[in-house]
Amino acid sequence: MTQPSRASIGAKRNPATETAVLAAAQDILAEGGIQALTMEAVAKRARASKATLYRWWPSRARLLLAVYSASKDSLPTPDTGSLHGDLVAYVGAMLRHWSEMPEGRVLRHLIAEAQSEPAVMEALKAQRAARWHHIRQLLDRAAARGELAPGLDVAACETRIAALAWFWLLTDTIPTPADLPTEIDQLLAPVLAPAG
Amino acid sequence: MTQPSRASIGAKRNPATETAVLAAAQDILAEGGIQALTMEAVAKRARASKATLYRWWPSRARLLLAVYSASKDSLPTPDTGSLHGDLVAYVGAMLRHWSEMPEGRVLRHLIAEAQSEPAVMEALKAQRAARWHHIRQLLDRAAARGELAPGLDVAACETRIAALAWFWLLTDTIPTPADLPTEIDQLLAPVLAPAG
Amino acid sequence: MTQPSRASIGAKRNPATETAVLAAAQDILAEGGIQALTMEAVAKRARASKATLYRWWPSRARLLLAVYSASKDSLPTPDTGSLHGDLVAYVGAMLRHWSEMPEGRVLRHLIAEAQSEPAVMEALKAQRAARWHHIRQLLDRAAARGELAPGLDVAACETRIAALAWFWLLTDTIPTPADLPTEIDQLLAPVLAPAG
Amino acid sequence: MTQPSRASIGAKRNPATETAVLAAAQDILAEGGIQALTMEAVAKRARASKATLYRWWPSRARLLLAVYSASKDSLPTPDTGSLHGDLVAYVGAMLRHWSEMPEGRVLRHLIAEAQSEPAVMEALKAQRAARWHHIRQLLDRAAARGELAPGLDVAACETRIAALAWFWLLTDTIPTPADLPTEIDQLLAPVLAPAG
DNA sequence: AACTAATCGAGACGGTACGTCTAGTCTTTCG
DNA sequence: CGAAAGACTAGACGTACCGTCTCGATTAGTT
Repeated sequence: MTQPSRASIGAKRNPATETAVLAAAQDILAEGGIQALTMEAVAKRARASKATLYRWWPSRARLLLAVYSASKDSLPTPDTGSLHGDLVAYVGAMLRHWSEMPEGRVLRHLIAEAQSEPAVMEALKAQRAARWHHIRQLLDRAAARGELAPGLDVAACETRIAALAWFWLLTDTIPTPADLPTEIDQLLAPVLAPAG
Repeated sequence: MTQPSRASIGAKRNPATETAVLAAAQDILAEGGIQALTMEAVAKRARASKATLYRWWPSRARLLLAVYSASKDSLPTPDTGSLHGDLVAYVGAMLRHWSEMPEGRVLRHLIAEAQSEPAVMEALKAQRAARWHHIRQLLDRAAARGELAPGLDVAACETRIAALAWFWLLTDTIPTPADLPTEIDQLLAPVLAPAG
Repeated sequence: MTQPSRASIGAKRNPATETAVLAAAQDILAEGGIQALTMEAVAKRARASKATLYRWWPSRARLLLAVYSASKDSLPTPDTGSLHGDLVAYVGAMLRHWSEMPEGRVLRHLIAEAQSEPAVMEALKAQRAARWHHIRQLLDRAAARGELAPGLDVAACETRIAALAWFWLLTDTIPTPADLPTEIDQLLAPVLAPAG
Repeated sequence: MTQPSRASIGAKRNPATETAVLAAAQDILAEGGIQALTMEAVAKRARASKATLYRWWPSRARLLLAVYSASKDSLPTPDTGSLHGDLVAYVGAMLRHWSEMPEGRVLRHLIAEAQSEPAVMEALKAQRAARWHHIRQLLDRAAARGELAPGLDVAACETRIAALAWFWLLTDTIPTPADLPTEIDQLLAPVLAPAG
C-alpha cells in the first residue's frame, strides 16, 4: 500500500485520527506559527477531512486548546529549602517552556479566543487549575516551614504569581533566567512599611 | 445635497474622515462587538472608502488600537490619604471602565493581535506607559507619606498591580466593587513572615 | 421497544427495507422537492444505513429511477372511435400525471442524470418502451379503422408524439386540458400541401 | 512580470475577467466534461477568485448558460429550393454541432438545471427563441413557395421540429447524417389519410 | 448445535465542492 | 491630488453530501 490510509474503524472514533490531527497541528505550529494553523492546513497535513476535524473540534479555538492541553508539562517542583528558591526553579521552568516552545504563542491566542468562546474560557480555567496546582504545593511547603506571614491568603498569593507570569508572557517581557531571582525577590517583598 | 459627502479637501488629510471613521468603529463595536468590526463595515458606515481606511490605518489591528487609544480615560486619582484607598479608587474606576465599555474586549483582542503585529505590541506598550503612569503617582504620594517599605522597587510594584488587573480582565474574574478592597488588601499584604 | 428496528432477517434481502426506503424517498420528494432527495436524507428518514442504500441503489439516479418506476401508471386507453380522441384522452391523462404529481420533476431530472449514467439512460429507455407502448396501441387501432395515411412509419409517428410531450414537460409549457385538442390537431395536421 | 495578475480596473467590471472565466470554463468542459466544471475549478483555472465568480454568475447553472450562450452558432440557412432540403441542411448542421462539441452536453444539463432555477429556464427560453428563429425563416420561405398546407400553424410546426431535435439529443438517438433525410421525411409526412 | 454467509443499522472516515466572508490592493472617476 | 466607489485576488471559513468502510447484531440455511 502506497498510502497509509487511515479509514474508518466502524461507527466509533478512530484514535489514530486524533493522534494524527494533533501531531499535524503541532508541526504546523512549530513551522509556521499560530497564523499558519488553519483548519484547512491541519486537515490537509493530517490527511484528515475537514468534516472529521469539525466533528471533534468544532472550532479553531477548540483545536488550539486541544493542542495546548496535549503538550505535556513535566515541570519540576524541586524542594530547594526556601520559597524563593522553589519559585525560581518552578516559574523559571515554566517561562522557559513558554519562551522556547510554541506553547507560549498558543496560550496567548487562547486567551484572546476565550472571549468569543465561553467553552474555551471554561476549558482554559480548568487547565489553569490543574497546572497552577504546583504553585500551591510550593506555598504549602513554605507554610510548613513557617516561612509565610501569618494570615496570608494562599489563593490570593497564588493568583499574584500567576498574574505576573501571564503579564510577562503577554507583554513580551519574560525575564531572563539571570534576572528571575531578582524579580521573585520583588514579588515576595512587602509593599508597605511595617506598621508602628 | 441629501448626503453630506465628505470629499477631498485637497492634497492633505481630511480630519473629518478620521473622526468619522473612529466614530463609526466605536458604534459598530458597541452594537455588534469585536467580530462585527470589519474594515468593510467601518468603511461603509463611515462613508469612507477602504483605500482611505488602509491609507491611515494599515491593518485591522492598527484601527483597533486607534479606537482603543481614542477612548478617553478620565480616570480619577483622588488623594484619599492612604495607598490602599487610592488604589481602590483608581483600580476600581479602571475595572468598571473595562467591564462596562467595549474597551475591555478591545484590549483583550489587542493583546492577542499584538503577537502577530510587532507594531501593535509597541503601540500597546506606549499606551500602557501613558495610562499606568497614574499608578506611579499614587505610589509616589505614598512614598512621600512614608507608607512604603524601605528599598521597595516602585516599578516592580507597579507591574504587580498592573499584572493583577490584566489577569482579572483576561480570566473574566474582575472583582466586584464590594470585593475590591479585600483584593487590594491581599495585594499589599506581605508574603513572607518578617525575618527574625 | 420504542423503535421498531428493522434489522437483518438473515442472509437475504429484507423486503421491508426496500419499502421503507422508497416510501421515505417519496415523502422527501413530496416535501422538499428533488434537491432535498439526497442519499443521506433518505437513509436517515428510512432508518436505513447508507451502506444498505448503496447496495441496492448504487446511485442517486438509480434511486430516483426506482421511485419513478414505483409510481403506478394506470393511464387509460379508452377507445373513443378516433385517433384524435384517443390521443387527447391518453396524452391528457399523462400530462395531468406529470403536472400534478412529483413524477414530472423526477422524470426531468432522470433525463438529465441519464447523461452521466448510461445505466439510467438504458433503464429510462426501457421504461419509455413499456410506457409508450400504449401509444402504439392507439395507432394500431387507428390503422385498423383505416384512419392512417398509407405508408406511414408508425414508429416515427410514435416518436413524434413522445417528443412533443417531453418538450412540453421540459420547457414548462404543458398545455391545459382545454388547449390540448387543438395541440393534437396541430400535431396530426399535415405540413406540406398535397402534391399535385 | 512573472504573474500576469489581472487586478481591478477601478469601480467597474473588468472585461478581461469575464473573458478569462469563460475561456477557462470552456477549456475545462472540453477536457473533463460537464462534471469537471465546478465553480472552484473555474476560479482556479481563470486565476479568478470565487467571490468574483459568484458576483457575476450566481450559480453554476448561470455560468453554464453563459458558456452555452457564448458559443457562437454560425449555422447556415441555405436555400435549397425545398423545405425538406432546407431542414436537412439546417437541422443536420445543428445536430452535428450538438454531437461534436461540448455544447450538446451543456444543453442537456441546462435543461435539467432550468427546473430548479427559474432564471435559467427563462434564459434558456430566450436563447431558444433566438436560435430557433432560423426554422421560422425556412418555413416562411416554404410558405412563399406554396409548399405548405393551407391553414398550417407555423408556430406549432416549429415546435414539432424543435421537440424532435431535443428528443434525439436527450435520448442519445441523434440520427446520422445519412439517416436524417428519411427522418425529415417522416417528420413532414401526414399522419392521417386524406379525408374523403 | 455449531458454523457460515449474507443482511442490516450505525456512523466515522477521506474527499470535494459549496457559497460566504474578510483582508488588503488597485484603478477609475469625481470634486 | 485626495477621496469615494467598488472590482479584484487570495484563501479560510463552516456546511453538506458523497461513496467507502468497519463494527457488531441478527438470522436463514448448512453441516
